[in-house]
Amino acid sequence: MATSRTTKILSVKDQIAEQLRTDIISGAFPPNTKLNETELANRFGLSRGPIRDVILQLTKEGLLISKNNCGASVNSVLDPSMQKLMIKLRREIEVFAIEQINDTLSEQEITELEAILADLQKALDAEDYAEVTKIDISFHRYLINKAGGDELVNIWYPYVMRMRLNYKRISSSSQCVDEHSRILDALKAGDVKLASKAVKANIK
Amino acid sequence: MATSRTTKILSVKDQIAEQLRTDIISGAFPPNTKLNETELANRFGLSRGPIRDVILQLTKEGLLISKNNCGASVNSVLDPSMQKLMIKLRREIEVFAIEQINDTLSEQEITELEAILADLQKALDAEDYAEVTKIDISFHRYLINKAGGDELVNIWYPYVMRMRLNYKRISSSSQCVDEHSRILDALKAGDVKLASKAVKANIK
DNA sequence: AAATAATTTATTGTCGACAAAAAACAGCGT
DNA sequence: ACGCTGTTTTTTGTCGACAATAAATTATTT
Repeated sequence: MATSRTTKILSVKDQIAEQLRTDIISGAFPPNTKLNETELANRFGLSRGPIRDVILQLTKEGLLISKNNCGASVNSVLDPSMQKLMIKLRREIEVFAIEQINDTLSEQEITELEAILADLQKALDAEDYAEVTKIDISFHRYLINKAGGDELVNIWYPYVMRMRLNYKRISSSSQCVDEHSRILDALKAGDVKLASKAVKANIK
Repeated sequence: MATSRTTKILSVKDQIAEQLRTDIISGAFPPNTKLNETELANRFGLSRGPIRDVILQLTKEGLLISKNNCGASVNSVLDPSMQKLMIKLRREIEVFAIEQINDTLSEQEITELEAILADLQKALDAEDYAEVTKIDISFHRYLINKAGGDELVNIWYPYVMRMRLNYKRISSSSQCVDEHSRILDALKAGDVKLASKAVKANIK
């Protein structure tokens, strides 16, 4: 049969988390916005239980900040020194991933990565920048996951979220796809050094 | 009035999390142990709600691993390459903290850090190694928190937990306190270079 | 008897209601 | 008018019950 695209099944909580992340990163929920559990429960048509779970999760990811008995609100930007640290750490994780992957990418995997980049180009053409951000992240996540599984994704993700929260810059169209292409090309060529350089150039 | 020791108020969930972390790190819950929500709820005398929150939290910290509809179990050790990465990243965070702190420690803060080291010595003398681990961590956390607040503690903590999970070595009595004393002494002297070196030597 | 299918049991996910805490408000005195 | 105090309202934390899913057991067929 024809190779069908992997459709990922997401739990209810994951879908809500995804939606809230988008709201926050897109700026629909600016920093210091207080999240009301009941309100969110109504919005998604379920009870407060799952909502609370998601809030806890996003808090651990650094997008929200919550105090006991006082609810959660959208976190604000980091001061420059912390920002620098986060970039440095994220770069190290991604370079580590590149080194782990080295020459282990299968044809199948390369095809999937290329499909992601094609989607990225489409989103850029449509000027759907929230979608661009999501796809951008999914490209990196694919590599991180390949290298270190959920374990590595879990420690990597908070850095990405915090960086996105800090400056929601919209990378210029051509540059964005190019940067990722360079990473993939270097990986295909088995050039770890070049791939690492390309990754570092993309994380900023 | 006399300077009274800061007694920290912990939420119910934080106390349970603390207890479970101890259970896991001490080896009472070996890797792959499945955690039963109802069982835990009974043990702590409360309902499943708060327990679920704690499980989610420890999952984000990397101590537990949970699958949808299948519950959570204690995570297993990392492969060596990931282990090396984690050590490297944790060192960078702690060196960053040292650099941030530089000469900003107040008399009060130095006193508190010395009190922590005194407690550490006491726990070592009592051969209460679970307590030793906790105090060891609290020393580091104090510095991390001073440098970057909860924000930094949140990204730092998972590394500590994972490292503790990997090798539950019991540092030899004298060495443990000495290593931390060296860090504190260097900080008191305002010698960032030396303090960084001491921190790196302690993280392994 | 072994393997598969159906049934039962156990465990997690979700919900609505209540308790406790915080925030908002009103009343009082200075 | 301002600040404090007590009350009301809102919001979060907790609970027990039910629904849905996974695991275990029993029954059935080959």
